[in-house]
Amino acid sequence: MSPISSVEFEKKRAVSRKKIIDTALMLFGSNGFANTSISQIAKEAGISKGLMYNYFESKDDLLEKVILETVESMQGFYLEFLEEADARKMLLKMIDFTVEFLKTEKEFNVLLTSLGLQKESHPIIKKIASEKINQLMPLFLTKMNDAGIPDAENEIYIMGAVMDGLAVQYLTTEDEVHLMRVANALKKRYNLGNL
Amino acid sequence: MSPISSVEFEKKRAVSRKKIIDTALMLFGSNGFANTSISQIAKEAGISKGLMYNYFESKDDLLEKVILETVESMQGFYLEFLEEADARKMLLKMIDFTVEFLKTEKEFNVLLTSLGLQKESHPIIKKIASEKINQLMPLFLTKMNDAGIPDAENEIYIMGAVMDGLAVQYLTTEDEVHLMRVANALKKRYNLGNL
Amino acid sequence: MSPISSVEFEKKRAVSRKKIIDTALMLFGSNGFANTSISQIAKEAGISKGLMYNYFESKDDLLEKVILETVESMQGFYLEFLEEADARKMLLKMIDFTVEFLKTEKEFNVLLTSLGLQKESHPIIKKIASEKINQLMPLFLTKMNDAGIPDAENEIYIMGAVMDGLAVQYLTTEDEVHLMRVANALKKRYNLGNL
Amino acid sequence: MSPISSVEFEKKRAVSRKKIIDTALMLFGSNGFANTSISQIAKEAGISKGLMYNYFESKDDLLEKVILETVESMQGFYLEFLEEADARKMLLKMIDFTVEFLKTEKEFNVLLTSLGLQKESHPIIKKIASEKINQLMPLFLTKMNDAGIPDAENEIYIMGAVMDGLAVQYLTTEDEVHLMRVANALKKRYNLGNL
DNA sequence: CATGAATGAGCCTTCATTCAT
DNA sequence: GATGAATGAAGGCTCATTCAT
Repeated sequence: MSPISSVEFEKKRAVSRKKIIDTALMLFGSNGFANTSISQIAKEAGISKGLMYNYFESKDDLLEKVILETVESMQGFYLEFLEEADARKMLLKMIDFTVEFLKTEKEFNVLLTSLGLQKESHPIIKKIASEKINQLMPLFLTKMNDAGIPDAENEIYIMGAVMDGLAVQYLTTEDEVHLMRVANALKKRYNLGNL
Repeated sequence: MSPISSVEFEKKRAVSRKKIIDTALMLFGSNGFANTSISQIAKEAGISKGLMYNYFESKDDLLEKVILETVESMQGFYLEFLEEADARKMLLKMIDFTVEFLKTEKEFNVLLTSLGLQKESHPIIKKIASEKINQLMPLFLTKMNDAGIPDAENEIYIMGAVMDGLAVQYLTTEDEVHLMRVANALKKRYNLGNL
Repeated sequence: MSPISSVEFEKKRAVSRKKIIDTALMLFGSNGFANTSISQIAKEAGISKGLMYNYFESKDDLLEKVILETVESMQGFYLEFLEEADARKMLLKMIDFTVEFLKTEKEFNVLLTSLGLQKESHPIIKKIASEKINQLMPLFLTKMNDAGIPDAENEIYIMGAVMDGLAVQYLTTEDEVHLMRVANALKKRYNLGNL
Repeated sequence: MSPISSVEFEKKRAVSRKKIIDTALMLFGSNGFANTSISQIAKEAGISKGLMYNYFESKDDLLEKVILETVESMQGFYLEFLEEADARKMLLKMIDFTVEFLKTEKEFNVLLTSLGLQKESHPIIKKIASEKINQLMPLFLTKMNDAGIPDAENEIYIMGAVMDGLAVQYLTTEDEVHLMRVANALKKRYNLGNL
């Protein structure tokens, strides 16, 4: 009969919240945002529809939080390959990471790409996209220049396109064999095989 | 007085039909299929809601026809670069074509990509995607092998990814400067500048 | 090139009109008034939708004309058994006629019965129903009294119910065997077998 | 404060559900299924349109449930006259019951009869109709044979038709006087007056 | 904190009816 | 007369959101 401590309350809240976020990510990614209903998420997450609105202001708010928090939860992981000093090793890590990321976080990637394609996409999406360009690109460039890779800027543009192409191809076809084939082609091309 | 000739009816039909298809393509591409209502299409096309159903069986049918007929209308244009005998010239044409295609048919490309990302995408989308892989790839390979380009298969995989990456980047950011930059990087890379 | 004579016009009109009425009766009877569209009738009748409104003011008007003209076209036929002098022979004729009428004019009977059941049924329906009671019943009564049939009034009420029951049972089940069985039971009951 | 108990929810549900079923029966019976809109039912029942779909999957489902549950609610009542050992008493009860049933459950009877007349009537209707024939008829026959009523089979066919005729006449005309007249004629005919 | 009944706007679709030709 | 394109009201249904309990 003793009242549950506020700590325990917080824990329960966190668990429910995460459950909702995870379920929403899965469903948004699989079926699309518009084709996923709040009822469906609630049922799948094992909570009531009303409770959803205790955690999130609206369906749009839920989407925002889903993206924001999923991005955040991958933060450390996401850029770890940047810490690699050797440029070629970094490329290798980036390729391997991207492949892994696509395979394990398919729904998230589908969701992000889909939203990015919409004219009036959420500001968050634009922010995430611009970060990739504005933060990552310069870092790459410096590192590749330092490594004496010729025409580094051009290569980076191409590399960026390749990685995005890799993603959209895999997300569209779910063809893992093709994914690996392209990844290996890249490694060969940049002589990353023996690292 | 005299009854309308069937030719005249046909003409009227063609006009209205085209207006609907064009409007639908634009809106589907801009806002997504699910976020575009029939009312919206009708209003934008300047016709009544009901007329839609005089030409298309359902919203799904409209989507199908939009894609099918847009693809068809680009048919000749679409693969013209394949007729280029010289492999490097072909690459150049392909790049230029892709850039042009992305810029002039933005909505169509957004629509196609979005639909491709959906788990249960329309059969047409799958068909279009598979055609690209199964028909184009072998043709490229032969031509590039003939041209004595080393590691042709690898290059093709990479090229394919680059083109898709180019597309998704442009469709997402609408950044034409970036588009040209990547295109130029590609041309430089494959020494296509002087052709 | 000579203009069609007005007589021929009238003939054509009459043919088209009858075609519409017949088709409408069939469809109204089979699928119900509400479930039959003007388009369906026009297509089935082989004319254009617009032409329909050249012959009938509205769908309701068409219904009215369908009933009115179908009733009319059966008029002579309909009451011919009343002219039979002998009461028992008249009963026999009435039974046989009813059976025949149900089998050959199924749609009409279904339509009429259905409409009769609706609270706000067309005045015509009410008129037809009341005619049956107010005109036929007395005639029967006189004849049966004259024939010395005991308790004639009671018998008439029962007979009326039996005939309507026969109808609704057949129209509901389409079971011809049952129809004949009841008809024969009636004939046996009133000793009409040897006439 | 405290969450609503499931018992209370159940109670609320039952109230709303019944309100819908009752209203639907009334309107379907009065105006016909096709002429009754969900909006109309909702307005009449004092609920919102959407709530309907919280209880019934579709308009068709509602119809099915209306019929099924109305039949069920009359179950005991419905066949009680069969338990009467004496054949003539049974007939008397059946007549009285039918009259009562027609008067108190007019809408239900209208609805059932109307649906039965439709070519593609709901399976439930067919089931109900066939039950009447396949279950009731044999029971009657046995009882009347036991009672030594001559020509029992014929009489039953006639009786069945009479009862159905009684129904359709009353449902069509709403003429209670006529209903009683036919009922009394029947009682006289089978000498049921002194029971 | 939690539930799900209830709402109502908005969606896709049908169809009687009109009208330019 | 004849056609069928065009209209718009209305119908069935879904779903984000609110709220009594």
